[in-house]
Amino acid sequence: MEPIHRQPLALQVASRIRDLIATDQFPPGIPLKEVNLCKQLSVSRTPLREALKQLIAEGLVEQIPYRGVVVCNPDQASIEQMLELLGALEGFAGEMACLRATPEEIDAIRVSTQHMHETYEKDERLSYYKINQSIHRSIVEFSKNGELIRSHERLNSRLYRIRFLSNRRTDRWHTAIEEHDAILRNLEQREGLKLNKLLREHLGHTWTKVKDLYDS
Amino acid sequence: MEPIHRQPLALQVASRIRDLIATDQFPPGIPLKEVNLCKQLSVSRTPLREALKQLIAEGLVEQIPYRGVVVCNPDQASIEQMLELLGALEGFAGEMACLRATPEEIDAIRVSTQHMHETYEKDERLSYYKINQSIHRSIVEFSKNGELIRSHERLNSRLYRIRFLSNRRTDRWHTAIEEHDAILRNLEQREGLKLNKLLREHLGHTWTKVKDLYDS
DNA sequence: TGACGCAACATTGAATACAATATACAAAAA
DNA sequence: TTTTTGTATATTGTATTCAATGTTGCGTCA
Repeated sequence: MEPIHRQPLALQVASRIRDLIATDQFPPGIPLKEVNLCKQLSVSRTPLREALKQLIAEGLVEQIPYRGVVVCNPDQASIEQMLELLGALEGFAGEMACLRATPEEIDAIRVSTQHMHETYEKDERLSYYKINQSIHRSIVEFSKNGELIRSHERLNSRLYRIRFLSNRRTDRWHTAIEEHDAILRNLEQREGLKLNKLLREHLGHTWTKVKDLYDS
Repeated sequence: MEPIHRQPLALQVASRIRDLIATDQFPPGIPLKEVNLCKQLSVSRTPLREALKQLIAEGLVEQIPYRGVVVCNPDQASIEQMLELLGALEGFAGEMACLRATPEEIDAIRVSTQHMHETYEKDERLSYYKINQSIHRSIVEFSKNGELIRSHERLNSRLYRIRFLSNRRTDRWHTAIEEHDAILRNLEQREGLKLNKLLREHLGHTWTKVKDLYDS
C-alpha cells in the first residue's frame, strides 16, 4: 500500500518560499528577515532557518553571516552560464531519451507539441509557457536518469522567474515553435546527436531572448 | 579588495561530516543520531541540524521524518546514473574548455599528466588518485562556467568515496593512463567534440571498475 | 563643520527547553 | 505460545531564550 508521505515544516516552508521567489513576490535583492517571515508564515525561527539553509544550498538565495539572506539577483553572466548548463543537461537528456524513450512517451510529446501550436495560434502565452516547460521536462524524464532529472529540475526552477518574464515580453515565438517541431522530428527518428545539438541551440536562443529583456 | 570569508558553525559542521562520509568513517546505512554527533563535534543541535539540511539537499544523506538521517547507500543503478551524469558534465566542460582554456592552463594539465605517469610507475595509488581528480577538476574549471563547476563539484563529492574504493582495488590502471594521454592531446588541439566523447567514455570505464568492485 | 567614538537597537547565531512521534519491551489476553 | 496492547524510552520536530555581531544615530571634540 502507498505509504503516507509526511512533510516536515521546514520542507513545506522551503517550497512556499521557492514559489514566492519564482512568482516574483520576493523579487531579487530584498532581504529575507527571519522574524518577519516567521510572522507571515506562522512558524517559528528554527524550521524557517532550516528551510533557508536548503534554499541557500539550491542557490536561490545567498547568505552573508550576521547580515541575513537575500534573494539572489543573478547578473547577465550568471544567467548565461546557467542557461548554457541547462542546454548541456537537456541536450544530453535528449540524446539519452532517443535511446530510452518508449514509443508511447514520444507520442505524448507529439500531442503536447500539437497543443503548443494551438496556444500559439490563440496567443495564450501562459498556456504556451506551461506546455513548453512540460515538454522540456518530459524529454529530460525520458532519459531515465534520476540524477539528471533532479539536477535539471533544480537548475530550471532557479531560471523559472527569468524565463517567465522574458517569455511575457518577447515578440518572436515562431522560431521557438519551429525548433520544437524539429525537436519532435529528431526524437521520433531517434537522432540522438542531432537532438542534443538542437536542444543546446534552443536554450541558446532563450539566452538571446533573456538578453533582450535585460538590454531593453 | 578580497572580503573576509566567515564560516558559520553550520558550514564547518557540514564540511566535517562530508569528509567523514567521504573517507568511509561514516559508512552508508548508519544513522546519524543528532545528540551523539553533538557530543562528538561539540556543537549544539541547531547548527548540526542546519548542517544536515545541507547534506540532505546535496543528496549525501537522506532523511525520514521522525526517524533521523542516514548516510545514503546508493545502489548500482544510482551510481551508474551519477557516473553517466558526471560524464555528461565533464564532457561538456571539456568541450567548453577547448574554446576557453588559456595556453598556460593547458600547460598545467600537461605537467599534471606527467606527474600522474610518475605516480603510476611508482605505484603510488593515493597520489595517483589525487592527481587524477585534480586534472578532471581543472578541466571543468577551464570551462569558465561557474554553475557547471559547482554542479560537477557536488556530484563528484558524492562519488568520492565509491571511486576511491574502486581505485584502491582495481588492478588495471593502464587504460586510464592511456586515456589521459588522449585527453591531453585533444585538449591541446582544441578538439572539443572529440574531447567530449573521450571524457564521457572515460567515465564509462570508471563505471565498469566500480561494477567490478560491487560484483566481487 | 566634519570625523570619531560610544551607545542603543536590530538582526542573526547558537543553545536549551518542550512537544510530537516512533520504537522496544513487557504484560495480559486469546 | 502467540498476538495484541499499553507504557517507557529514545529520537526527532518545533518553540523559545540567550549570546554575539552588525548597524545606526547622536553627541562630543578637534
